[in-house]
Amino acid sequence: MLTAVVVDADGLGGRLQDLHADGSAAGPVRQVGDLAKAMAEREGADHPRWVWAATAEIYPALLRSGVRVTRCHDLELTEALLMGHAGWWGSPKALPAARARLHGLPVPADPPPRAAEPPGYAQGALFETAATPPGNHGFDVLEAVREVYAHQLRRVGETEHPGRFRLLVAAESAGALVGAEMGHAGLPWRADLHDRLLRELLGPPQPVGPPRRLAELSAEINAAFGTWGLHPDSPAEVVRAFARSGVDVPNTRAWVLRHVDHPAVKPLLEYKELYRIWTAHGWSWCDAWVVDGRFKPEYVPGGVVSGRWATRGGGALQVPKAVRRAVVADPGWTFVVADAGQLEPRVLAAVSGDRRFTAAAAAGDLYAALAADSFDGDRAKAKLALLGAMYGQTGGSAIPALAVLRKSYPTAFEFVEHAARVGEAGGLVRSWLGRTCPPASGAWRDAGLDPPEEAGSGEPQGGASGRARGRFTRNFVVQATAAEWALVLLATLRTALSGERAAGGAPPAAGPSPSRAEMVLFVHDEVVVHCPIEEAGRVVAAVHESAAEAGRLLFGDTAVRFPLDVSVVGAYAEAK
DNA sequence: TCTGGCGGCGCC
DNA sequence: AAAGGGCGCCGCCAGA
Repeated sequence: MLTAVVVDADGLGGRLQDLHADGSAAGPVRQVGDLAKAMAEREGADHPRWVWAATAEIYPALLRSGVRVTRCHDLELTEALLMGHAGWWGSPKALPAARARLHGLPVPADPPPRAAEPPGYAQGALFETAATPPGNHGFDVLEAVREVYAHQLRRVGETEHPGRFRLLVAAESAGALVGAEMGHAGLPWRADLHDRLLRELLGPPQPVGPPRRLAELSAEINAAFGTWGLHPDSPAEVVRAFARSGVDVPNTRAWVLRHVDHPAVKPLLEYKELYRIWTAHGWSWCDAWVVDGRFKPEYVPGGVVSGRWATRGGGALQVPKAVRRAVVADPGWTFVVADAGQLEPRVLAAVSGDRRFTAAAAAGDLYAALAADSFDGDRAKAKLALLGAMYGQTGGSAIPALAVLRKSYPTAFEFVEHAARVGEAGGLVRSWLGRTCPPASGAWRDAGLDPPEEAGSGEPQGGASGRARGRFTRNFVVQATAAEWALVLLATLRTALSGERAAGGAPPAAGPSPSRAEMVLFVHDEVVVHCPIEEAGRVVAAVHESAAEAGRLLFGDTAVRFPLDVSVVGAYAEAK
């Protein structure tokens, strides 16, 4: 069953209406004063698929009210996918313009940014702008939800591969649910351990200025240069100081300095590392982001053009390894950390269909299999070649290895080469399930609404920018498909874990209680589940099954395997 | 004084 | 050991 839902301006009440499969009304509109309560009752009855404007706007408040939903259809995320597929890409705030164009209405000159929209029902602009004829004050948002849903269904059916695109839409919506739930749960974070390791690395915090260790290193650096008052965090000053010492460096990047023979290098490198931890993940970070033993970032599913997640604030996807020692499971609980090994080359094998490459991707160590097959057993060389092919390396030591790759696996090689050529010519490329890369020349207005030809709607680009775009599209077809695999894994795992939660209620006498396992971190190809220790075995099995299921759902009966490295650890830093 | 661009580095 | 693709975050720095 489908149920459309909209939130009232007060953020408490709302309206519900059951829909037929085609999006048409299947029952009366029900106005309720307590939307969370009404939805909870409905969830308890039959788990409808909720059709709503945007998970990110609606679901966090429901979670705070203790309401979890099983399924949804996220209109905003789906709209973005469909626009991309039609050769028309824009940021979420350009959606009003897109919808207006689709309906032949005037395009708003400057769509208001999200932050400027009224709280409570922030997606109003999307639907009202798009579907309200000018001057129509009786406009009904619920009606727009129905219409947009029906319109999206039709357009999904008209995509290149409707079956795949349906999976993409379902996974994107499920991913949005996971993102909200993960942000709600938070990552267990021991502020006391974080403080202890900061003191070990940096010395005690000072009321004003940097901690002791940074001050010491700064003094060492100044002594080495014979300067006084040089700021090590100012690249310009450091470059000048090296020049005065007779050393010419183009910049102060760590890998450049590492090759420089000068007494300032060693303390500089240590300074950079510690300075980063102090500014980005130090005490003030902890004060801002860790509350009641949980690090709560805001995840943005689909926030990256390739379909990867982004975060707003907190840097949850870039937590330095050094501070992960503070991520410790609750007493009696543990982490199940699952990491998809060699995901991107495996994805390349599956999407290209290269038979010989697929045979290598059926192995547990793809690089080793590749090396045995074509690189005289040189695993490092095989890895180098593969990364070079996927990322568009053009020079350096990888060239001979790339030639071997081209010769032995022509179909896989041609797959990424083709993506690069299309990109360089200003065209668009798609992931396996149909996510489309943004157009070559930035602005959405360039693309218009005309259905694009197979190979693109942008301007061909020459020179360096064209080659840069070729590297982007070359990588996009792999990275975006890898993101899809991970998203499907997440959705499948979510169902498995909540199934245990729901089904675990009938134990005899003192049997196990319902599962309380929860996903608490997702970083591109790695997922972390926090669960009671006695459930770890079941969670490990569920993760492996979900990975296998993700491979089947995307690629059918391919021989490519997608193995996971799984560890059960009390502290995140112990994983792998 | 504020702001956008950029250098630099963390993660995948 | 980086490269090369994708990000977010911090501080610097030049220009308004």
